Amino acid sequence: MTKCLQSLKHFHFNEAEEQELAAYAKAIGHPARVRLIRILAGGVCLGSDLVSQIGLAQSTVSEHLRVLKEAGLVHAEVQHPRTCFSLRPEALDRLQALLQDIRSS
Amino acid sequence: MTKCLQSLKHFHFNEAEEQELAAYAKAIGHPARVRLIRILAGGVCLGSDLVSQIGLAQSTVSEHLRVLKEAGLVHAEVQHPRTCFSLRPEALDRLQALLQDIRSS
DNA sequence: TACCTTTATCGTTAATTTGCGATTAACGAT
DNA sequence: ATCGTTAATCGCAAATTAACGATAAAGGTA
Repeated sequence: MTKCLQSLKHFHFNEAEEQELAAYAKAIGHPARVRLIRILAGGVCLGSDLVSQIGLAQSTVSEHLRVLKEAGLVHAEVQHPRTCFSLRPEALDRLQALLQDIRSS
Repeated sequence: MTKCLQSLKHFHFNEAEEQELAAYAKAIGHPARVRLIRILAGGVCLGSDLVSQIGLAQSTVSEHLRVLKEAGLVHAEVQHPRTCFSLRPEALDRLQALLQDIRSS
């Protein structure tokens, strides 16, 4: 058991990246949103299909999708009256990289 | 734009794993907890050192540590009157594996 | 123009989270 | 037995999140 004396200054993992990682994690931190990501990992999907697979109210699913969009994890392309949702793999790449970095910072 | 018709049944990523991933992500989903993980990635640490590095009240830091412990991400070993906190790398391994799996489920 | 379908937004309620100061608990040392 | 130190817990207030039903918006179609 050694005391923790090291300053964090010389680590390259900075505060902005901490917040970035926290924001991604927060968005994923709900079972319904994990489920949505999982479904979208299988391919693009219309909102109505997501609603029927999730088993929550349409407004609730829409809100979860909004959170995922805001975090940059999901993309939405409207084609009235429908919207086509898809995963943004770059965001998951980035999340995985941040998660890897934090372990060796 | 294809419709989303596939059933989720034949994916090996099940509901328990969804909740497991969500729980890990939720625990990490706060900047202060990311910071704690980051500090602990540099080595074990006493609670008082964590408090002084975080810049939040002792009770607040203690609560964040409780969340991380409950999620299995952090381990605490009491040696009165101090407690020595450490990261549980297996938990991060598991999280990274779940994150990888969800993309190909 | 008047529908129809689909998604987003609003309004509300309940539950959870965050943060703090104050207190308690635990124990080693005096 | 008392004191000192450290971490956990309590009690509370404020903020945020989650969920829903109802409504609005946005276009296509009849």
